[in-house]
Amino acid sequence: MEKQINTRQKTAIRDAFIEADRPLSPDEVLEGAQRHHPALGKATVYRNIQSLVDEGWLQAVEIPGHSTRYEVAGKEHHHHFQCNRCKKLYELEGCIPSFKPKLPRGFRKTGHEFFLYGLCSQCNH
Amino acid sequence: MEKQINTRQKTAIRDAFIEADRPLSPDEVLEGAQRHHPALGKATVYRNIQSLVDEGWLQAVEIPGHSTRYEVAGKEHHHHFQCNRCKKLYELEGCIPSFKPKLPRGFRKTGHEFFLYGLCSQCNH
DNA sequence: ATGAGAATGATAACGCATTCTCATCTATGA
DNA sequence: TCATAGATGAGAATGCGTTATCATTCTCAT
Repeated sequence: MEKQINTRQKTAIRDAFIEADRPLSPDEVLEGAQRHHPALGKATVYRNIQSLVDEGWLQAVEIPGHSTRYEVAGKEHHHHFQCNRCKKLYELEGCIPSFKPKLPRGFRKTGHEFFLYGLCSQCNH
Repeated sequence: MEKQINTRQKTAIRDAFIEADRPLSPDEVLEGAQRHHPALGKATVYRNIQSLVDEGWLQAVEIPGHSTRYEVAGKEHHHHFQCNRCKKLYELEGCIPSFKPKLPRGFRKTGHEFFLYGLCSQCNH
């Protein structure tokens, strides 16, 4: 038999990402996808996240001090905002216009990451 | 008896930071401090890092995808460069002049972090 | 409907960074 | 010099995120 590409569980996991519209941790995926498929197990979440990364539908987002989150791949270059209170990660539009940091002699830059911190709309009132 | 503030081990650990002049992981501290005090154990490294953080001499630096590093506290606002190959973290001078990212409605910004990636002088040739 | 292959879910196991345990060593005041 | 509280070092133990195991369930071509 061929590899199954659309089980109920995998669909529930994809829907969780689409509905959240922000990068999710495996636990957040579990919580979100269980609203569609309550019996979902965390091993299946990890397996399907890996599968979706392999397919190119998801990509990993590493952030300081917390475990890896995953977001739908293929978006334009962007950065992230993390809420200090609820720790949820959000996508930000755009990037720094033209930033030329002074590098030590002999260093070569290949990329950058940028994070904003603060309070999200739910936690800021 | 009072708390001992200057054991051979703690001095070796402080010296490791001063000599490296960049943020260090506990393992890097162990390696660097063992050049001064070969019998140094890793538990002592962890204990003294914590002690130096409590004293305000060190501060934690969290970075994406790697364990926490520590740097000498009290420096001016700055950011970091991580080498893609050797994974060493370096300090960069200065910051982004004036960056006003577009935040979603209701969000409030309290801080930011910035990371450059590339190759350090030892790995770039 | 059947059966082979694939996916699932519960749980055990893993890797890793970090912390704890405890016997030993060290530094300082008496 | 001695006594004592603190610090150390080796290794065990912990916590957490992730992966492996394996019996069961599901899917789909026949």
